[in-house]
Amino acid sequence: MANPERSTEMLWEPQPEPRRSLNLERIVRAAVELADAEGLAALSMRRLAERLGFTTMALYRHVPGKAELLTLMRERVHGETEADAGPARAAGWRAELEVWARDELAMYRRHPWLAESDDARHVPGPHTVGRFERALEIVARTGLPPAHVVAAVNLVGGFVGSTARQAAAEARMRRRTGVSDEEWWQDRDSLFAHLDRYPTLSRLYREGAYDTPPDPFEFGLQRVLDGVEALVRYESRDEKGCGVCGRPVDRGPAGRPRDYCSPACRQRAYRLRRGQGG
Amino acid sequence: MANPERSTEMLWEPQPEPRRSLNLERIVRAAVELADAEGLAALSMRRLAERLGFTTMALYRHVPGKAELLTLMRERVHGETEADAGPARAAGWRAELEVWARDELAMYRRHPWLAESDDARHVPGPHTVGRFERALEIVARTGLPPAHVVAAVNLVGGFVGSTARQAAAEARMRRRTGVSDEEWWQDRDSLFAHLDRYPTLSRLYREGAYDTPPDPFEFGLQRVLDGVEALVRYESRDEKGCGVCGRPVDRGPAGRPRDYCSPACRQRAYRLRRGQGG
DNA sequence: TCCGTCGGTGTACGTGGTACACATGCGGCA
DNA sequence: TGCCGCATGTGTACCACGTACACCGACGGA
Repeated sequence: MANPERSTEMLWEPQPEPRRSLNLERIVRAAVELADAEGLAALSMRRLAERLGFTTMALYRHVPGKAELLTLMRERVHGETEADAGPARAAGWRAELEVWARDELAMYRRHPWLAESDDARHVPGPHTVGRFERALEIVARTGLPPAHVVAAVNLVGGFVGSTARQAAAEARMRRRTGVSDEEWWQDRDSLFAHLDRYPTLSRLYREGAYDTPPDPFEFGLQRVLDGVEALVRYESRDEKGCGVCGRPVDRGPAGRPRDYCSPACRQRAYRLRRGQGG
Repeated sequence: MANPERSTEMLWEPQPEPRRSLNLERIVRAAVELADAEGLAALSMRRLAERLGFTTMALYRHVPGKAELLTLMRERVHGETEADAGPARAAGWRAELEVWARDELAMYRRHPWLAESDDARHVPGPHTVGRFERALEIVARTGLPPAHVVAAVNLVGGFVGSTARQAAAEARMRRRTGVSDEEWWQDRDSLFAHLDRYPTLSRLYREGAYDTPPDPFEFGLQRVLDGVEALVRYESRDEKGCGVCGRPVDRGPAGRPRDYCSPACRQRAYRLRRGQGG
């Protein structure tokens, strides 16, 4: 259905448009507004045309089809804040990747339809690739092998997208029914009446597992980053430097591997521990 | 749209059906078959009725609507293999959770439409809750606080679902277009021609990042489990026992925390290290 | 005998994306 | 000035979807 060659062309070799009444720019902007306001399901070619004051088929003079329109919408919103985040480069890869992930989530929050639409095989535009590049850059500094850098970025990106998808579904349902997820589940007594036969679930519930649930994004992000960090440590296990100055340490012929490169560093680490220990 | 009360009733208090020509059982089974074979998009009430040899509206005598039909389909396939996996309980929570996750993925692979359909607010049936209970049981043994047990299970479950969703999208596209993801991307030269301006991406590509990419499920699962494991370790950091025998160790007044509870254990650890070391 | 209910049918409505034929107006050229 | 061709906008039409609604035959109990 979607035409990838046409998409690539429109994303990477945009034609300067004559200033006509109806043009690509206006269509894409209006489409984003409509999808932002009422969700992806409400974005139909008819409704969009109506909002712009044209007939449905007029849109097809500027856009090959709905699939390509969505591609352009995605690229548009990916470009929104790319310039603002001056990266706190000194903070280390983990903090930076955390910022990146939060930034992605913010984008999904501004445009919940993004999460509903990302099936696959979408031609990325300059801004979309730019965001990917930024994440690669950050993770590449861990020293992980190239394939793992890409896999790690995809993992984190996928996690954000998946979380956003669930959040978007919640919001969509709330708008359509006027009922929040929490309220909806609270109304399910006829279901809960059957759950006594599950001992662990019942016990955890009684112990308050559902009283103050952690934010799924924050919880999951920390776990995923911990997982990546563990990989980084594992991959660089043979080149671990001094625990204080980071310089390589001599490996003794046997026995416990040394943590520090010199007695001076060892002493410094001791003083640090004692200082904060108390 | 979906009627949760009706769903709950049909899932948990199923009425014994008279053996008529058309009944719920036959409808649900045929629906699962159709969706398995041709994807969720191909599952329409018309097509389903046609396949069963009845008119479209005949289905509505047995099912309130399509949403409820999907709920019944989900529950049906969640029950498929629940009995088979005798849990290797001795292996520890991580190995068991890994088995659980793989089992979930296998279900998604048998029924790719599952991943396409799971928006939210779905009333779970006995088998669906059963699977959840199993995971909770496993993770509860880590000793994590209740809210974290639930969050961890949701994280892993969400990861599996998200991976399955992408895999399902790939399969759907391949069926519809006859082109695999890999082939499709290989045809995107007109896109790649623009990617030189992204230094990290280019470098990683040159270094073979895309030559033998790790399986996203396997890679991600290990990272996520590492993350959960890190949390488990962190939560139980104050009750860490002797590195050899597991008994609690005295904490000295200052200095480096001790790893062993006694000189005997320390010596044993040393011998173990030397034995496998040099 | 009659009547209510259950199961199945047929038609119809409103929604969607978009193919196709047509109208309109403008720029370039003879 | 008159004409052509193209870009742009229009209108109608098709097919597929979920499902509301009116109808109809058959069967079981009073």
